[in-house]
Amino acid sequence: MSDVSAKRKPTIRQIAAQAGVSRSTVSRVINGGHWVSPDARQAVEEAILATGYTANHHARSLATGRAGSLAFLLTEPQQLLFDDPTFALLLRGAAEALAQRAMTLVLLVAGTPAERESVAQFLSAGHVDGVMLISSHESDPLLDQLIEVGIPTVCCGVPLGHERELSTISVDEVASARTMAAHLVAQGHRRIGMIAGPDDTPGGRYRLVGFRDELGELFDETLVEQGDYSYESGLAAMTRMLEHDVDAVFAASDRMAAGAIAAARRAGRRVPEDIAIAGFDDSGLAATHEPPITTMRQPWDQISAQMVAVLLEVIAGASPRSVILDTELVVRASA
Amino acid sequence: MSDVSAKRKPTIRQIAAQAGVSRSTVSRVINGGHWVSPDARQAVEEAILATGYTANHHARSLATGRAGSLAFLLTEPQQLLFDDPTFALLLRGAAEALAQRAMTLVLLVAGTPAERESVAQFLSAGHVDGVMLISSHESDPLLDQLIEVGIPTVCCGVPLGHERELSTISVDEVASARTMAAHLVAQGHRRIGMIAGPDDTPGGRYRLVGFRDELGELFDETLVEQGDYSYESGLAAMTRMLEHDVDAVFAASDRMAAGAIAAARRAGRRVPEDIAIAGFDDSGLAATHEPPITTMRQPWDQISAQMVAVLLEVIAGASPRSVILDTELVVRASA
DNA sequence: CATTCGACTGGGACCGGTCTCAGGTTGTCA
DNA sequence: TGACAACCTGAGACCGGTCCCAGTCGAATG
Repeated sequence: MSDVSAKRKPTIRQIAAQAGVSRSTVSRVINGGHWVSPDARQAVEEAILATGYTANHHARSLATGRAGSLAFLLTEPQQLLFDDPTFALLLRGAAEALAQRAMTLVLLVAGTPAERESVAQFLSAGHVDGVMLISSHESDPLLDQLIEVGIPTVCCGVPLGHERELSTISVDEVASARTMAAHLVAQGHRRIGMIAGPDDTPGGRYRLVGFRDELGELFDETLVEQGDYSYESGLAAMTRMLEHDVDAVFAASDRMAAGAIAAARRAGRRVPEDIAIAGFDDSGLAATHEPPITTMRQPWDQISAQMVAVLLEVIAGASPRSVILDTELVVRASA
Repeated sequence: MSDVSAKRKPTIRQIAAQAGVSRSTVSRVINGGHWVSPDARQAVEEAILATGYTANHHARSLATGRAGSLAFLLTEPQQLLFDDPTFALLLRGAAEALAQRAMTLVLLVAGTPAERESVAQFLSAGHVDGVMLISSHESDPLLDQLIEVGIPTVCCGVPLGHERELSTISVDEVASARTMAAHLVAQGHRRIGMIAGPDDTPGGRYRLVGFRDELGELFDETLVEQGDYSYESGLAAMTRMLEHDVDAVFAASDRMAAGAIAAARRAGRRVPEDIAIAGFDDSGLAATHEPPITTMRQPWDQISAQMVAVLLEVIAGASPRSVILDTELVVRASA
């Protein structure tokens, strides 16, 4: 009489009844099947197959205290990541890595102060098991909040000021910048400028360090401009740089390199004939830009995979740790 | 004795105790505060403020049956959306719209068959309240699954073959294509080709329809190539198209337009002097490309906002409905 | 004065899992 | 033969909320 409307999703009790065992046994089967007799296990598995049973995530989370999800937290102000192609690569990689582990990815955006506040509250409420933090700035209060809340966190790029407290997946910024600088020198350039990123980001600070180290005596302080990784800032920086004598420029992001190329063109310079311009990231933009941009490739797939792996370790109780990955020089037409 | 370790998050019972009321009353205050005396409400609010209490989402979901989250479902095969800048815009807009409603966004990727299977299971398990489906192909089995499961869904772009069953947020593809075609004609072009998208996507099919309608006698079947919205396909299509006499090309995506520009350049043609090339989407790429790409702007912010709004309506019980938004011609240098 | 109504409150069942624990078999070893 | 371990099982408490319902109280109504 009441079974007629077999609409509702089956619960663990129904599976238990159908398999002729207790809820506990069904639960054991679901979670690895240890200490379950072959007979019982088979009965349960058949019942699950027959009904298409799926455990209710919310109930499970309530009971275990584990959320079964990780947050992908973006902190850049609106327009910057808005059209940053790199974060999409990270996002996708992370989503796939999580799906393989039957976990879900929750996207969190903490741009405005109001958003940051509600995100902090959300995280401290324990709605997710851990956080993948994308692109942080030094002295970002969110970093302190994350540490205070004590939620497992892994950063993409060294979190300046909190290097020891949080896990990090990053590339060797200094070495990468040296590689690119060496490439430009090897191409015969001598007046080499750099469009650095913000000094409060690891990519802004350490790529400049590597660049300076490698250039040595060739380094010229007047040929350093700063941008914010965006196309517009690259364009503006390059416009200023062109007032000096310069024959090659290393931009700390592909987008800034694209902006720099545009600025050079507007000034009547040809790229790379009159001036070589290189980028950083190897975001999709680099290969398809006109001309294709010489850049340092960041291993996005490895970064996202490692972020998930390390974060899960930390959630499981491990201490924070850092992973440094290799970059690769990709020579295209622009430099 | 046991209160010493005041580490754990406060529960609704503790708030109730602290405020001197029952759990029920606290629950009422949290959910709108109807039928609660001013005194009780104030006591509860003070207790919440003092403890920093936040409701446990999982417990709430378990009790209410509502998940409090929406899925953002990507279905394109790997490399296509991989570097598609447009989906990032949608994603961000959706995330913000949801955050304002205290809901969360879960990112789901259904590229491989295995992923599609687990995604379908995930959705039918009711782990989210609704689905925002991005870029679907006709006869995609996922569409049937969504409909069968009966989960509230809103599509970005008309879901070919299921126009009536699912809610849709889209732009007027035909009118948009006509606008662009008219622009090219007005520029004096007569031999106008089109690089269309896949015929099983609304943008592939209807942009071609509008293009053909507008051109009328100028339309030449031999000047139509098909791509898959990617840079590479645009490049290949343009390479073929250059075998014919053509003085303008309308590509159904900015990425294909970029590819087409590259192909034209390789063939020694100048853009736009020798051949005009226009795109579609106004993804970030269009403005910063060299030359900047003339394109039809899709109102990404409106699209994402409407997706969330309509989806919530449907979840609340409304019938599926469709919203058609306006596009805007953005004239830049390429055409 | 009895009745009814509306505002307000708390008790307890319930959502669907997990997990601890006590207990029952069976087999092995002293 | 008894002790003990290893394997297997189910009962019931518990996670932290929501919500139905019964019940109280004061004011308005008849």
